[in-house]
Amino acid sequence: MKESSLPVALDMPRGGRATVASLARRAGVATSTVSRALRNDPRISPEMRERIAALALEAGYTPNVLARSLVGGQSGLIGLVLGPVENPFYAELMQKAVAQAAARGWRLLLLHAGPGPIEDATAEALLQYRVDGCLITSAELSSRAAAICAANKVPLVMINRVAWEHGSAVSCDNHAAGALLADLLLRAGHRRLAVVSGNARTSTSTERAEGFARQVAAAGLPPPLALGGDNSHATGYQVGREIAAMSPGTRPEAVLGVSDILAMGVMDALREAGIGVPEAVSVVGIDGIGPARRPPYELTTVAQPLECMIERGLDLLQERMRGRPRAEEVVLLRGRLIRGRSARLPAEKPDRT
Amino acid sequence: MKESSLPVALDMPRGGRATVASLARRAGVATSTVSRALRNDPRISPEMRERIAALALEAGYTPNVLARSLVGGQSGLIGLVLGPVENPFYAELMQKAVAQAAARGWRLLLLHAGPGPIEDATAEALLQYRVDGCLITSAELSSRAAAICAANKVPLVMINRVAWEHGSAVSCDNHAAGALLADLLLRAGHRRLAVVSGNARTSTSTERAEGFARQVAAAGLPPPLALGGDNSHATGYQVGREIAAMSPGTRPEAVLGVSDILAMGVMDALREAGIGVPEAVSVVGIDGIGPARRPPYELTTVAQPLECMIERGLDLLQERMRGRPRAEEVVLLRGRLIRGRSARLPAEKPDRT
DNA sequence: CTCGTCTGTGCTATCGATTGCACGAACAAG
DNA sequence: CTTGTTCGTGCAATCGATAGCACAGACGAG
Repeated sequence: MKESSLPVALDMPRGGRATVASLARRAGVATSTVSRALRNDPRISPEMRERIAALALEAGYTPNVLARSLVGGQSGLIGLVLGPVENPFYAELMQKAVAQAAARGWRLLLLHAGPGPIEDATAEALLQYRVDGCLITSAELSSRAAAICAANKVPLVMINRVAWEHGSAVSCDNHAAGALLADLLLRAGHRRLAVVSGNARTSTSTERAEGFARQVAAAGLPPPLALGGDNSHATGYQVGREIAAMSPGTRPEAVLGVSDILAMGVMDALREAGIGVPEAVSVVGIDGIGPARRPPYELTTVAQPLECMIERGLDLLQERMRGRPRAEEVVLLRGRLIRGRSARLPAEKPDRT
Repeated sequence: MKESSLPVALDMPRGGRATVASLARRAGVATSTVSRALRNDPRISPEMRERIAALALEAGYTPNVLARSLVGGQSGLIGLVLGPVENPFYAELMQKAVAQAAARGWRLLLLHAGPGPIEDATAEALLQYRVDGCLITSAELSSRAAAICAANKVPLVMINRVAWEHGSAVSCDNHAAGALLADLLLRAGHRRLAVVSGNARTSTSTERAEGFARQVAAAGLPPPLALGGDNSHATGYQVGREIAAMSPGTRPEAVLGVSDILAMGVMDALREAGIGVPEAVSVVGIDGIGPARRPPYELTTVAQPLECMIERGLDLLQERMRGRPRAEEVVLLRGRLIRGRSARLPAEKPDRT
């Protein structure tokens, strides 16, 4: 009664939360025993294990992962650097990333979401929280974050981006996607083509446009009209108005928006100007985002295999976390064509080889 | 040469990352001195501080926040439980939350994003990582997470939701928003009204519908037609088709989608059916999401003051983290009317009092 | 009856950083 | 010259959990 008045209350550590130590005192055993019992160490007798489990449950014990990380060397955290979520693609990516990471027992530390480069202070957080790995999908200039990761040996995987210098990457085969769409449009008889690009510094945008252009060139046609410059609905819309303003004789007959969001902007502008899509102009995109599949658009597009991309990305991270210093790799996954109603296309292939 | 062969290499701790200890050894001082120097403790002499800072920079030292949290009792982490990001509202919310949290020196632990309730294992992570607080915006059934937070005294704030039992909340004045729109539509001469609701278990949806209905009742009109039941574009679209199928004489003249995403679905269906919006039917929404303001929609809506909501939410968290056991509170912020082109409305108020 | 061999637990160092307290030196006042 | 400050550092405990090693008892074999 001198030093401790409330035996139970004082049994609780600072935060009010039970700890291995408080449980150990209650059970009259050592902390190591508690720790082992809770981790189902076979060396602990079943009775003891049960007793401690019951005590833990009663006390509402939750292990402190921070403390565990300190000794274990693994935080269980994955850093996530996300692009501008105005583009539903990133939102969808995030949703799937959270779910898949959780399924593997990882938590996501959300470091950046939005346009523009990641701030230095934010990139520092990657190191401060000792993330086990990092997923980067941000559009541009995240080379900064990438460099920091590389310099500190944080496993790094870029999704939907190809690495500039460091790290592995998982991406859709953008070149092939562009080529596939060009091929379809050409087979449908379109001759005057246009490409609306996003940010010229992103591999995603340039590769798609390039794949498209190369296929057009292969058909012996003049290069497609190049428009755009920013990956947003607004840009697509503006480009759409420009196209609408052209005379029907010079106007492109088919337009590729290198991302669905661009294509949607183009469609909106064209239709607003009274130009029928797909009657007057065919519009196609790439990404396969949800809104583009819905009624007013029903965009013909090449959908990225998002679920697989994330799965492969996490695989790559895991390999590196386990310390296998394989060469960095770039994984390309093939996209899947979705035939919507935004373009006049040749009939489905007979599929008779 | 006996025990340590590579003095510099062995100076590096396990992870290869510099620590206060490794820096202390290099500088020939105690770890406490290093710690204090790096935290700009005035007791350390300027020369020493400078010397250690230089050493830290050279070694690429980054403090281990996990270790710091252990003694400090604060993790610097905020848990974020997010609703279905198919609704751009949540994506926008997340983007602003990341930015504002970062500005206050907090990082976000992304625990759940998507439809459906949060899993128990996920909610546990809130405790395991010792988050300093939690932001919940998930649509439904996160009472589980809320209960866990409450039981463990984790400060909790719900955004865009009103607390069921525990925690504080920041929300738009949904009732007023519904009433405001009803008033406008009535003043424009609309008489047959309809409401498309979201999930009936979310306060957001019911309050908006109720505010709308009450205003309609106050005008002595029969209650608005109640439709919907799920907060998605698909539901809005389906409802839109039902409305389109009604005869022009019985069809509602104006429709409130309790969220923009619902309203967009309604618009899409109506227009597809050849029913002009706003010529034949006025459509209004609530939320103020980006896509709804763009060309094909230009929805008339009441925008939530998202930036402010998050700011207030973080304020509330901060107060509680600082340990001021004020009563839990609900903060209601007034929304802002955005006049789009999706509804026939009375002319702007002369504003002459 | 004694000597291994297991089994089940306890003791203690450790992870990286922070912090209360002690300690030595320099220096001013008496 | 002694005493009392002030200043700058070091020592060691602490946060919560884990793991290597030691150790006590039970038990079968010789």
